[in-house]
Order: sequence, then C-alpha cells, then structure tokens
Amino acid sequence: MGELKEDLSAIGCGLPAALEAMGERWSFLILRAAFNGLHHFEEFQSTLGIARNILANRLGRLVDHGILARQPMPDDRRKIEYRLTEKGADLLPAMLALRQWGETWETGVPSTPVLVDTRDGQPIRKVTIQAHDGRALQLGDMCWRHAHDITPLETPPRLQVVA
Amino acid sequence: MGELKEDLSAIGCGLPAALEAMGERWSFLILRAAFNGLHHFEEFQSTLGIARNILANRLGRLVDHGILARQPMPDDRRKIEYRLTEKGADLLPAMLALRQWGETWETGVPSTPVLVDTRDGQPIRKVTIQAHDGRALQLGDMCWRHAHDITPLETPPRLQVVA
DNA sequence: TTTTTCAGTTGCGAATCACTACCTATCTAA
DNA sequence: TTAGATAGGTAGTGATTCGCAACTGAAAAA
Repeated sequence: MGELKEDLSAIGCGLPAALEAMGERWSFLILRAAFNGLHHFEEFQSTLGIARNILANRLGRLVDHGILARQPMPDDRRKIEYRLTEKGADLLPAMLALRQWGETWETGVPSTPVLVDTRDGQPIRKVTIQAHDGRALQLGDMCWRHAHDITPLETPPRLQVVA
Repeated sequence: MGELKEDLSAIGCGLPAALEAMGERWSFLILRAAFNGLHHFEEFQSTLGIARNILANRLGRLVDHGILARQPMPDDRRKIEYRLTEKGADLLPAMLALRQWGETWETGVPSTPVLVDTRDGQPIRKVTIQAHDGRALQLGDMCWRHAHDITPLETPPRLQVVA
C-alpha cells in the first residue's frame, strides 16, 4: 500500500471525531443494546451490568452527541425512552464491521442473533471495502491519496433545464 | 426493525471481544497511524502526542492480541518495527466505517488523505451494509434472527471428487 | 571513548471507573 | 389519600487508569 507519512494530527480525519463521541468504555455496548431494541435505563443497566452513574453519564453523552434521543413516555412520565436517532443508526456499519472482526478473529463463532434481510430472510453480507464500481478491494489494492490530487471520473452528462 | 430483547450478555457476540482488543483509548488512533505507514515507537509518539508509557502499554496489548507484530530491525537492533498483521489489517473496514461516520456527522469535511483504488485512482465507496446479493440495506430493511432459524439458500451444486 | 538515539520504565498527581447507598418524582393499591 | 413500589438518576468512596516528566539501558554514531 502506498505510504504517506505526514502530520496525521493536523489532517482532517473523521476518526478522532468519531472516537470523541463513541470511544469511551461502554458506549458501543450501549449502542448495540439500543440496536437490539432496548430503550430504558433499567433495561440497559440490568442487561449490561454497568454501574448506574456510568450509565447515566454515557446516556447523557450519547444524547448530547445526538446519537440517542431522550424522551419521557407520555403514559408513564417516570419512564424515559432512549431511541436511536438517524445519526445513531448510521453507526450500524461501524458496529457490524467491528462485531464481524471479533467473530472472525477473537471468538471464532458467528454471533447470534444475526441481521437478516427482511425481504428474503438471508443474513447480510460481510462488511467490506469496495471500489467505486463495487469491486471488493484488499489492502494491497489501495493507496492513500490527497483529495485534491484525485481526478474525477468523467461524469455522465446530466440533463439540465435550459431557459 | 424487528426487535428481539433477550439476554444479550449471554449471546455470543463478537463486539465485546473486539472491544476487549481495540476498545481502549488510543488503540484505534495507533491503528490508523499504522495503516498510514508508521512503524516505530518514536513515530507513533511524536505523531500522536501520546504519553510514552501509555504508548508502550497499547503497543504491547496490540502485539499480545496479534494485531501488530513486533520485530527488531536487523540493521539497527535498537529499532523495533511494528507492522500490521493480517488480523490487524482486517480491522480496516471497521476503521473506515467509523471514520466515514465521523466525517458525515461530526466534522462535516471529507478526510484527507483518502483511500483510492490503485487500479483507477478513484476513491473507495462508502462502507455500507449489503444483502447477500449486494443490494444496499437500510436499517428498516433488516431484522434480527437467530442463526438456527435461518433457512439456507439453495446452494449451487459443488463439484466433488468421486472415488 | 563519549555522545546520541531508540525504546521503553518509574514515580506521582489527576482524572476516570466501579460499587453501594441514597434521593426524587411518579405511579399503583388499599 | 396515604403507603409502598418503581424509574431514573446522584453522591460518596476506593480502585484503576491516564498523562506528564524524569530516568534507564542497550545499541549506534562521532
């Protein structure tokens, strides 16, 4: 792979930003629980076995980052519902990629339950890296390149309203 | 999405295992630096600005987990080379998914440098979730299902050596 | 031989984590 | 309408971990 050593810290990279939101202990496990349909403090607490103050802190941070939405239930105002926002739901690829890596290299066992396509009941594909045309890419097939050094593909002609 | 509340902790899931290896502070940033071609202690230290004892601890853990390989250089035996193993390189999809999420929802700016396909110089596609046939899936198109409840697709006949 | 470099280790104060007990608002039953 | 019971937190305390700086030890360079 092409190597490109330079000042990585000064480079705009979404990874530190993502870790700022999700990098603390428990954050990903809370997210997984939310994907699995848990919505309430006591559900998270008893399922994950996390300390209550830490859970309160993490839920607050996830809400502050717009990953979960906090909403008291109208029929029982003691109950607070934590629900994934669009931003939170968009972490699913990252979570699945991490989980699949753990299955492959750590547990050696396929996780259960598994995400299946509702349309045909078949499990989803493994998360992979693909070229712009969909070909699967290995690490050796790629290199790092500055955004401004990239020559855009010839774009298909776009229809345009002419005055 | 189909909801399936149950004892998540007892379920075999690769996510806790992955977080055991990669969930601590700095681990992902060290990995990113390794993907960017850094190989030596002082390179990681000066680039990331991480404390030396923490860096030593994280490199040791990553080596213990088989994510990095540690090898003294033959020409200068003071120098230790840390190199991604196959297991470590296989974290790339997870790292990119996280980074892309950070770009989309936190920084709002495409990261630089960017991974491009060596063959045509075009940036890689965004990491997505796909059905077994390659269709892109949204969260609403999927549900959780137990592995043993899945009816396998009719598999294409396999050629077999007959004695 | 002396100095510099690389890859750590050690000591110490600050921050974070986990465990337990407590608190407050709300709901339910008598 | 008062007495629990429940949901969702806080507060206090000790154990870990983190970050900074200084130090070490082996190997290379001068």
